[in-house]
Amino acid sequence: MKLSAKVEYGVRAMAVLAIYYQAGPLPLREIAEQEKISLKFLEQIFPDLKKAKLVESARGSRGGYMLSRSPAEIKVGDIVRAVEGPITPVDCLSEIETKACCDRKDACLTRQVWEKLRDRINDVLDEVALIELVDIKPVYKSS
Amino acid sequence: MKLSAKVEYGVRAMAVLAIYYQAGPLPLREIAEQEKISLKFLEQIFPDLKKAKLVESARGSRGGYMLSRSPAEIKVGDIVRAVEGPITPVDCLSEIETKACCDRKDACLTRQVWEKLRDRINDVLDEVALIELVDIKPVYKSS
DNA sequence: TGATATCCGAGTTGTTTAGTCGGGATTGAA
DNA sequence: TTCAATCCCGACTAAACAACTCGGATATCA
Repeated sequence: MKLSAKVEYGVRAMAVLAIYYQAGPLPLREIAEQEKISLKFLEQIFPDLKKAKLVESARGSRGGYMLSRSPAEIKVGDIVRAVEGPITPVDCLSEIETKACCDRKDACLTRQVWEKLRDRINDVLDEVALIELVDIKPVYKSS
Repeated sequence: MKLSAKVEYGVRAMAVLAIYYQAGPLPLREIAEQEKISLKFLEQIFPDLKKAKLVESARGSRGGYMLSRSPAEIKVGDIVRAVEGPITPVDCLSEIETKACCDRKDACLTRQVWEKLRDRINDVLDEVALIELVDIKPVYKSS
């Protein structure tokens, strides 16, 4: 029942981006230094965040990443699912819903617990927005 | 965010034991056949359940395992924690509470989310008792 | 043109998982 | 007393996964 380092770093990186919200693109090198995370590892995480439309990127010099929505609108759950894929406590739940995963004729007795667990995990992760992780006021562009 | 196969099998095995509650010791071979789980793998799981005092064992011929409490008193959370250890979504939470896990001076901003997550996972797993997984009535000893 | 970025895919190293295997100790029954 | 069933114990292993690392291609701005 563990989250990966990718998720942990992803959330921390997004928290940094939240602080610099609306201050233009922030390069990963900056985040890597601040959070003591390998730059190359961050480079591996951010394509997932971009695919999920949580961040936008600017290439080339003076490029970087920025949040595509306000930190109040991005939930921790969004980040977790973007980086790790959908929450599935047991493999059984990742299959097509209608299909019986267990080949026993009766419905899997334990399945209901794992479904409930999955839903509750998603709930609690969706309760917390990025802005709540950064108690200090965001830094806006000076101009 | 996955549970191990050990946990999944552990819960299923305990559900079988719940059905045969108070019907004397049930050998693992029986559970293995019913649930299509490797006997040797089950033998690896049950010492954990015993250590957590969820089951009692009877050795030798006609031996086996039985629940040490009623299926209403055993929660899924008990089984999960017995087999997998305490729930820790990130390693940070497994350290001694008082010690600052991150070496940054300010408290880890994301920690609060993971604590909340951990607590909620424990909550939901402790809401479901073993008896709720076996909708059919338990089989009591005939005598 | 050159420095700085994102982007892309492959390689590496260590850990964990999901078992298997072989045998020892204990007990109930024939 | 012997036998078979059972729990018990520790080591082993193959495959998957995690957490990076590495080398470079591509885009952009000054």
